[in-house]
Amino acid sequence: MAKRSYDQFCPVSRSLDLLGERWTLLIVRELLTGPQRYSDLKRRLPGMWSNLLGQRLRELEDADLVVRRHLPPPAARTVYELTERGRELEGVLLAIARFGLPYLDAPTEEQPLQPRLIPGGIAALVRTEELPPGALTIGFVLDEGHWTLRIAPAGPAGSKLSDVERLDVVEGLDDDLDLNVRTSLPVLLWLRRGKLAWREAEDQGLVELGGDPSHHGLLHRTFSPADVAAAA
Amino acid sequence: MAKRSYDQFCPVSRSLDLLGERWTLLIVRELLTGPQRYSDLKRRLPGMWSNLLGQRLRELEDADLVVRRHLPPPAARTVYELTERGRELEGVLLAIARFGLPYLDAPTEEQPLQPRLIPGGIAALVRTEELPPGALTIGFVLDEGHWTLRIAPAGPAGSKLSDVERLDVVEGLDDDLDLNVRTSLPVLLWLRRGKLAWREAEDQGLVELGGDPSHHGLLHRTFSPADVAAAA
DNA sequence: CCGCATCCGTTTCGATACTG
DNA sequence: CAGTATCGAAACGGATGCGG
Repeated sequence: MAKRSYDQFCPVSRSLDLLGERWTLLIVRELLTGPQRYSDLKRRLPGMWSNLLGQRLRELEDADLVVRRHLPPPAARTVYELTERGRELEGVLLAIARFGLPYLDAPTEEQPLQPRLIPGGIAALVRTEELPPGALTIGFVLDEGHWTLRIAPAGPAGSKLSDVERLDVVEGLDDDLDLNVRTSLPVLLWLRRGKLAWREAEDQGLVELGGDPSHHGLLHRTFSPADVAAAA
Repeated sequence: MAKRSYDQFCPVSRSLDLLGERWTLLIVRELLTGPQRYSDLKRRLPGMWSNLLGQRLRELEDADLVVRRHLPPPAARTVYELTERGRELEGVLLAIARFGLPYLDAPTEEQPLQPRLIPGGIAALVRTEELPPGALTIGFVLDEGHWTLRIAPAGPAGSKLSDVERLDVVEGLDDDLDLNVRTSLPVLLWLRRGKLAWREAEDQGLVELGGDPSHHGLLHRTFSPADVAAAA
């Protein structure tokens, strides 16, 4: 019994043959934060049932996107991690996350904000078109925790880094921050979506900026819709 | 009966709630080339049955990604086209297409090369990291037809264009080409994947380059794997 | 002919239970 | 902890039908 396929000579069809089944890309999302055990994945994907998780993991293994690794005793456990090919999916997830941002409003009781998903969310929020070519680190002091956005230099002329390669979000605050922002993730989301103006947010104390004031404009543009940034 | 949802506060989950069902992204792929009639879509998505197509189109309409437009008589027909929000999916499709390229080998009888999918394929093949900031037009004289890749200038410092915005592939050959390439799409695919070296391909007459010879190195790097390009 | 809607067998998914 | 087995429900594949 062959797996069903779109059966077209097209890179999109082929990708979707591998990734298009339900839950598959969410497993990849989880594994992008590092190797995970079966039970970790199960816990982090509520609504996904054990039998499906097992099946999907096997499919991802068959596609050489995930490997099952047995850790040596005494830590005797099995973990799943992305292969090099699997890590190439980061660009796909980033694009999907960017598209999905406008559909997010505020977390609720049923859909709480999950701290482990915040790094990916922050990376998706960045309008990289506005970034200068140099390196930059921005600290986020959110109600939900502390993260640092590390922006790598764009690269030597003639070979630039992609967005995925430039953006890295890690937990905690680096020592040598160029900028820091105190706010909450929903506020950041509203600013990025243009539902809230930076000026207003700062006046109301919803955001507080630190670091080199000459960079504040950059931050405003980076976390605003394109049209708002262009008008300002 | 509510649609099933991953029910998480996450931009990826939310996107997949809208786009994750079977066939949905392939419909978007088709609509990215312009408005289509119901029967056009049906013909271009073999294996997708009428009932599902109708259902998906309604879902896409509900999500405000597609609009149904009635053309005035005498051309009385209904066409489906992407909304502005829907066109934002181009970045998602580009990322997915890039990921899928390594899984493509050569067209077969059952999976023939579809000319209308070539523009998207060419755009996905470009390693944009290698592109210079200026404008560039490259003509492709393929066995399968003629296309022009128009690369827009990267944009004024401080507000760069994204890959999606820079790359445009149109049918036919522009008059003022900076470069032109005569080859076939499978050869281009092999070059990009590193299964074939440019040097070898040129020696064997599989590729023929025209235009400013000083740009040929750029073309070699742009359509090669990153490691091969770096070594050269 | 175009734009769907209806019907039905098959596959996949959701949910619970069970095993090494 | 790391999965597999089972079974009803939902989604999908495939074909046909019908009004404009």
